[in-house]
Amino acid sequence: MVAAPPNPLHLVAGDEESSKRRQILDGARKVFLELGFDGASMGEIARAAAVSKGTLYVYFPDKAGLFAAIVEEEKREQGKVAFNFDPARDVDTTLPEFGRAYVAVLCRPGGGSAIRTVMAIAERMPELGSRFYTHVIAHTVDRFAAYLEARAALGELVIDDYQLAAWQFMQMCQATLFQAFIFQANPSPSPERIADVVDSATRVFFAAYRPKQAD
Amino acid sequence: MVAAPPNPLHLVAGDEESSKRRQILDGARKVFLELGFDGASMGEIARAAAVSKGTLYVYFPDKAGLFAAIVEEEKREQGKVAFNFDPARDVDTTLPEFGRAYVAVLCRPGGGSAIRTVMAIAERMPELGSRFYTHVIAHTVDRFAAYLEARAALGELVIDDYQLAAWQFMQMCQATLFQAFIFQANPSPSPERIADVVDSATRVFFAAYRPKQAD
Amino acid sequence: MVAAPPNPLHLVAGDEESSKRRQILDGARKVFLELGFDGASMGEIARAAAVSKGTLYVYFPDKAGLFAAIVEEEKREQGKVAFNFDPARDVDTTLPEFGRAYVAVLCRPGGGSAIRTVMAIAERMPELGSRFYTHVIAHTVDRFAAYLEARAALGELVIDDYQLAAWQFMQMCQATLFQAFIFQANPSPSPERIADVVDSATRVFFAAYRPKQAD
Amino acid sequence: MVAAPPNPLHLVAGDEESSKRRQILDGARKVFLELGFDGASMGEIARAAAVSKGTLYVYFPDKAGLFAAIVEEEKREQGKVAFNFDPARDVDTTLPEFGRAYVAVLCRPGGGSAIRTVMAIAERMPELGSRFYTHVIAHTVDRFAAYLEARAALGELVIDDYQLAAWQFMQMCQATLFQAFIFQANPSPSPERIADVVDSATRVFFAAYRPKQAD
DNA sequence: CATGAATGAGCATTCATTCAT
DNA sequence: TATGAATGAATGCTCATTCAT
Repeated sequence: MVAAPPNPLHLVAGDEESSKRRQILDGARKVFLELGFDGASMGEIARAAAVSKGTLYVYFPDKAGLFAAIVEEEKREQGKVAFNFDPARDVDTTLPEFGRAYVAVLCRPGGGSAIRTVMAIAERMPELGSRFYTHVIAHTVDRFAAYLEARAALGELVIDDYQLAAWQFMQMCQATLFQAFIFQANPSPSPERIADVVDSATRVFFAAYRPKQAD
Repeated sequence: MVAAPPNPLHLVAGDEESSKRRQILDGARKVFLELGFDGASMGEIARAAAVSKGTLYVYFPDKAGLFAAIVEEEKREQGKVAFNFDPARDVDTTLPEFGRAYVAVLCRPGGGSAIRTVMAIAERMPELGSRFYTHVIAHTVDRFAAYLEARAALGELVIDDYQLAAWQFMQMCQATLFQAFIFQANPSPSPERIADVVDSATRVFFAAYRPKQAD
Repeated sequence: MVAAPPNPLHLVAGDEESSKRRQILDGARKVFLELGFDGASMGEIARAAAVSKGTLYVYFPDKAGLFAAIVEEEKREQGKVAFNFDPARDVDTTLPEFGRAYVAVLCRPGGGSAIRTVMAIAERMPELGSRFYTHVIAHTVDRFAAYLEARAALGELVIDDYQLAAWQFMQMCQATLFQAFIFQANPSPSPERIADVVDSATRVFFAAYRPKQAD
Repeated sequence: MVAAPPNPLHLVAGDEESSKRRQILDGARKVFLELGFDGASMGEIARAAAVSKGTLYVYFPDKAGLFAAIVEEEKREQGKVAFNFDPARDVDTTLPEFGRAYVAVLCRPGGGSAIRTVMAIAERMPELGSRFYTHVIAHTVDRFAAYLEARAALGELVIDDYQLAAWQFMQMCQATLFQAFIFQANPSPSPERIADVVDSATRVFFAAYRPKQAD
């Protein structure tokens, strides 16, 4: 269903990332994330990728296909961010560390763009939005929830709904930061500011979910 | 920044809302929120507003100007949403009620549109995004924080950072709901689902911020 | 189903042939008949019509729509060619006169173009080709056949299949002329040449369909 | 005008029909006749010929050159269609047989294509159209005219203009059939229908050109 | 010789904007 | 003031052609 990309003989098998394709993805990524799907033009993308407009269509079926490839890649990229959910580590270490890393990723300079861009188009490309959400966001929630469950099994936490608790922590970590960032009201927050917010989130979380006697 | 609207002599000064202007704003609102800034066309807007394309340019300097006016109005409109922050009401009543109303607004069917639309354009129109954020989101946080401070003064709560606490509650209320909704992964949540999430948020909030002996 | 053409107020009702629309049709006719549907470009048409490319789309929905309008008009135009089939006139007058007029129309300089152009596209736009055939060609055959029948009723002719006989005469009139003309092997034939061919066709026709004793 | 084909040393001189060239001609023929000159793309042709696009340009200078080669070949091919004009056969056998075969070729399903395709391009490539006409159509007329002359010499027919008479017969054989077919108004006619039309044409022809006493 | 990746000019079409009325 | 016809630049996309390998 997907057009086979050119597979020049001088490339060894499996080297599907011909430099042209890479070039295009990189250029397109920049332009799409900066201007959004509608705002980006294939001409601009070609210029940014330093290839001809025609070449774009050798590697991708159309604008939407190129966009989907970018989102797919972004999805893979973001899904790869490996938060440390080693169940052997205690919650006092894991939660603040995860919270900081998580918010840093969300609010990294020029990095909210992917989320914003996908969110923007989600109404017209629901499948794409939904899959991005599932792989990038829900996936992290799931892993975090699993960690919480593991620690609860050790008696460190008392939680009835792990999914919800995971979400609550992650949402609190963004408090004051992410929305201001994505609306361009504030720039990327400093690590110190992140630390403060995450620490507070952690305290609230423990207040609710740590057994009293352990306090 | 906004073009002076026509001010026909038969209208008293100050009656800037000529019915044509209203018509245009209403039509444009619908189209912009449905299709986004780039997706909307002046022709479609003219049709939706039942005026000629030319008339659009009598009242607004250009597409961006019309869009800005819509956002401005949306800002005013959403800022008006009157959550009940009467400082006389106790937290057990106010928090769940506010939380439910807040999430219902965020996730109302077809209603994430304004947030999504503004967010989408924020990279290219940062000023606009920033102002929307400030008036719509930050404004609600401020009023909620003021309420919390009022109740804290009565000894009902113990909070060091009211802004942050307000944010934390509001963020927790969205847990599992808003992001899934805006990415089109889930439809608008049911009132029951909202109630569950908000109740949980409330419990966590109280666990952290309600004085122990009051428990 | 057809987009309403602009109907400027300064034109009286019924004056649907705004000069711009006429201009476009004239320019498009020239370009389409010269280059064929695929060979013609909207840019060339716009230039030939001395309007902007955008204006083309104000009056016609797309290239195919403009082409169909041209063919429709050509159909009407060619259908209007009024051969004299007055049943009161005898066959010795009517047949040669009709034959000459018919071939002159078929082979008029620059005039085979419409037939050629429609024929060329008939494979991809069968409906259009079929309708052109019906209105332009079959229509004339029908009227001619009716004339023959009228004269046969007077005993001037003896024919079993009027349609076929009409076709036979018309086909013979084109002998050596039309195909050479349409393949650009010969230029438009001279009136003298046409007369010779038509006279011969008439003789053959009479030999077959005129009662012996009337010879 | 035609580019010299590659002439590899291992092929004896004169073996210009390298299999690649054959492949290309076959593929191109299919595509050109189906889609017309403008409708056909070199990419499609390459695919149909199972060669690379580059190879097309090894054997032919450009699209027009390849098209000309196809038409040239079609010309040769159609010129070869061997109607039986054995002067020893009498007209009662030869005419109906030839008429049927001729119309069957003209109207064979998917077979008007060559005629249509060449006719379509004749305005822009007059030389090509003219040559096709001469070789394919005029050639058959010539041979048929020669046959008529031979039979006239035997006293079987009395004809003053053999060319014209040949044309008249051939034109009558197409009556009601070919034009309807090429305009897509009717499908390929059945053999029975062809036989009826050809028989009638034969009768008319004999009525005009067979000596009276032989009737 | 044969390839197919790469090109850039050209295509049909859309749309924000202008302006005579 | 309000119109809507007209524009022309820009868009997404195709395709004949070239050329390094």
